[in-house]
Amino acid sequence: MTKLELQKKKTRDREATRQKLLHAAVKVFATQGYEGATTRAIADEAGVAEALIQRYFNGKQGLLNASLKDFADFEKLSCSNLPPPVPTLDAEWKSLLLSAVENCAHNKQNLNVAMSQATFDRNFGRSMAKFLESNRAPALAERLKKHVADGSLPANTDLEALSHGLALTMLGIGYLGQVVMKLDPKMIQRIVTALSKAYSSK
Amino acid sequence: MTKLELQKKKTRDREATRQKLLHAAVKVFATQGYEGATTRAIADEAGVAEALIQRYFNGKQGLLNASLKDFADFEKLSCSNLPPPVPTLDAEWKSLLLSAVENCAHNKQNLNVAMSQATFDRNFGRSMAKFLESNRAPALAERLKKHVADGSLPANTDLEALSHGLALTMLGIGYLGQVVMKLDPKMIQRIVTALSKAYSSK
Amino acid sequence: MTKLELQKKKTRDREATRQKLLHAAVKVFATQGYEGATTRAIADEAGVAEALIQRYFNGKQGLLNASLKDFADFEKLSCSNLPPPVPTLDAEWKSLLLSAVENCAHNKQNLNVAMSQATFDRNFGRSMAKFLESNRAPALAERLKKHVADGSLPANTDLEALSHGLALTMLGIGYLGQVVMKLDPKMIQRIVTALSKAYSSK
Amino acid sequence: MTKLELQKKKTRDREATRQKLLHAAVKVFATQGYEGATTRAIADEAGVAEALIQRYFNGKQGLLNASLKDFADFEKLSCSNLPPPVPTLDAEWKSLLLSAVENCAHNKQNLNVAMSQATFDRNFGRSMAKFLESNRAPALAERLKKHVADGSLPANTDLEALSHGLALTMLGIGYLGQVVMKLDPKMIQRIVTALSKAYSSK
DNA sequence: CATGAATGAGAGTTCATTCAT
DNA sequence: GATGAATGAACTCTCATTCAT
Repeated sequence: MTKLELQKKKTRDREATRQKLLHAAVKVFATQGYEGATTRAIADEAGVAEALIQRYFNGKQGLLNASLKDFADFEKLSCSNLPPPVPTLDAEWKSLLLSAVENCAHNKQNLNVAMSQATFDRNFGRSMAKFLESNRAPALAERLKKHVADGSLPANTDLEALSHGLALTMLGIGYLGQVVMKLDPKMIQRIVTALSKAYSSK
Repeated sequence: MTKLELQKKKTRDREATRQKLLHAAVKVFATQGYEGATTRAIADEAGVAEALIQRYFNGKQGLLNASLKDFADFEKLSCSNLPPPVPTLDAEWKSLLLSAVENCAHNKQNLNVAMSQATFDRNFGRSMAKFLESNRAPALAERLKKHVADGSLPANTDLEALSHGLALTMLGIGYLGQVVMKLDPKMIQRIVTALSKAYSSK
Repeated sequence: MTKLELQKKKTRDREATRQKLLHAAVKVFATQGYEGATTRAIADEAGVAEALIQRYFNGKQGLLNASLKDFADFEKLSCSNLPPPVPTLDAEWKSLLLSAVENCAHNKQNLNVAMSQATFDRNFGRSMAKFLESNRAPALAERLKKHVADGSLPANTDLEALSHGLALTMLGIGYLGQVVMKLDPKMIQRIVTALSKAYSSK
Repeated sequence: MTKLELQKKKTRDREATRQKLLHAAVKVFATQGYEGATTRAIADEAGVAEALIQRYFNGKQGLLNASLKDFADFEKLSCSNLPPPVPTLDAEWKSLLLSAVENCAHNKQNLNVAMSQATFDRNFGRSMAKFLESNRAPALAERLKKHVADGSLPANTDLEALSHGLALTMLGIGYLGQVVMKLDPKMIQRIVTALSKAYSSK
């Protein structure tokens, strides 16, 4: 057994315990909501003592903040990890929608926590908007630029608005359709295809 | 005042109190969430005694159910109240998106309550999906049909999927963009315009 | 049964419940100290639900404040209820010490609460001093004045200081000796007599 | 360094740590009270790990016992360290009161801990009384004896009671007046002088 | 031996609900 | 029928103590 493995087996490992709590928190917040979640349930899920929530996160609210931070980090990452560019507009549109579907599925717990927070906390809603405006939309606009250049989109296209619209469509399908309403995955695929095709219709 | 009139007045008062509570509940549930809302806050908002929640709605949960019923009724109504048809596809698209923006703005409290419920209650999420599939999407498909007929949309268009996609886009912009993220109304307009245009680009 | 008696028997009587809690609190604070007392113990002692402490006193701290207010009221009263004046200095001294012993015995729970609070809360200690300076000592000085006039006390007696000293002696015997150390009542009497005599010795 | 020296050093360190904890405990108990003090606060004040309280004192209660022992030792010492005798009764009285003021000021933390303990622990209150009766009062009586002999005090003076009264007066001024109420030091001096003079008035 | 991670019991408080008036 | 006093369960958080390292 290597030293690293031994390290991993320690029963008193600050960071490991912190992570156990954080993951449990995201899971419980995602399914019960912040107010509906109890610290007891989170601690049980993590398999550690409830008191450690105070020790490591300064209470339930701190645990929520840490969860939201997690989400923000993931979102930032997903902006720089867009799928590779493709030549035609409808293929691009499809590829981006599909990656959103993928991302939302993968990150659905964090999404639930964040969206719920955005719903009930004015400030968080606004900071989510800011992120959309400063990060997500610009990254998408960058992708769509060349389709204006090659004439697939009109020269006077409002790229900023279009990329916002695309981002919201991504969330509409990936989050509302897939995560919240739990639409059949096949239907999700058909929706993505249908929308993409509609964009290339003459 | 006759005995009958007295009876009627009483009934009216009962109903008035019930409505006061229901409206207060929607407001408080919408801003605090179900778990975050207290029966005390709701009663205060309604200006009546807390105990009446038990009497009239059989408790907090009953009040939520009544609130959700309210939302469902509104949604059903909005399906039969779509804006008048317009000849071109992009105008149709724009008109539908705009009506969604309008609807969501008018109904944002109920939307918050319902979306939050859908997030944390598997069954409610599914019933929302069912409504989308059985009511909303068919109503939209009906609208798009003629644009297939006139060639604006390809003959092999998956109308069912496209109308689902449109419905989710409407929610993405009207609810997530407008209500949750509180995007600037001007930006919302630009988004609607940009998306609509993109769908008619050659 | 008179209406008043019926009133007293009400099982839901705001003021009566408040008083039950307040008395229980003084008793428990007096025997366990503020920190040592639990709201559960106080509620049990009062025979009512713990939650009423929040309702009526805004929490444990509020209950303490109410208890201290009780004490302050009693103290104010006791200043205006000094024993009747007597002609000789040693009789006066004895009478005042005896009344202090009596008062402290009667009010020992409140005294415990207040003294403990004074010990650990700088501000309360100071406000107790202020009370001594502004109320208690002046009241005693008033009593001693005539003994300066009749020559029992020297003309240049520092009456302000002497009355402070008397007040502290009263507390030393009545509170520390009697309440805290629980000296034998007979010994308390002997102490009072001995001290009084010493003041008239030639 | 020899093994023996190492051993000695270790012992010194052990003892030093114990003392650090003990002093920290007295300080924290004195300002927060026993129940209000947390082992964490004490350990922080001492600059050592919380767990050492268990090791060295067998828990928080043991730390309190050790603190009280400290106080008892000091008290015993102070009985044999009375100020030098003086010829006149009023000078004696003043000298003893002044020494009490001095002692209380020096020992105020221990006094706070002990008095608080006496207030809430019947047994400790009684053992304080026992100490008063067996040590403090006899020591004072010894001092006052000669003033009976020289006629400053009546022949039939109840010396035992008078010395008890003096001891309580000393605490009344030195502890209650000075430590608890934090009376102005100048006022304390005036009180001592006024009381002493009152004892020599004809 | 000292550390600090971990624990469990219990603290004060909140809240939906019940019930006497 | 409406009120608000009363309740008990459950919540978050604190703290003395235990124990692996």
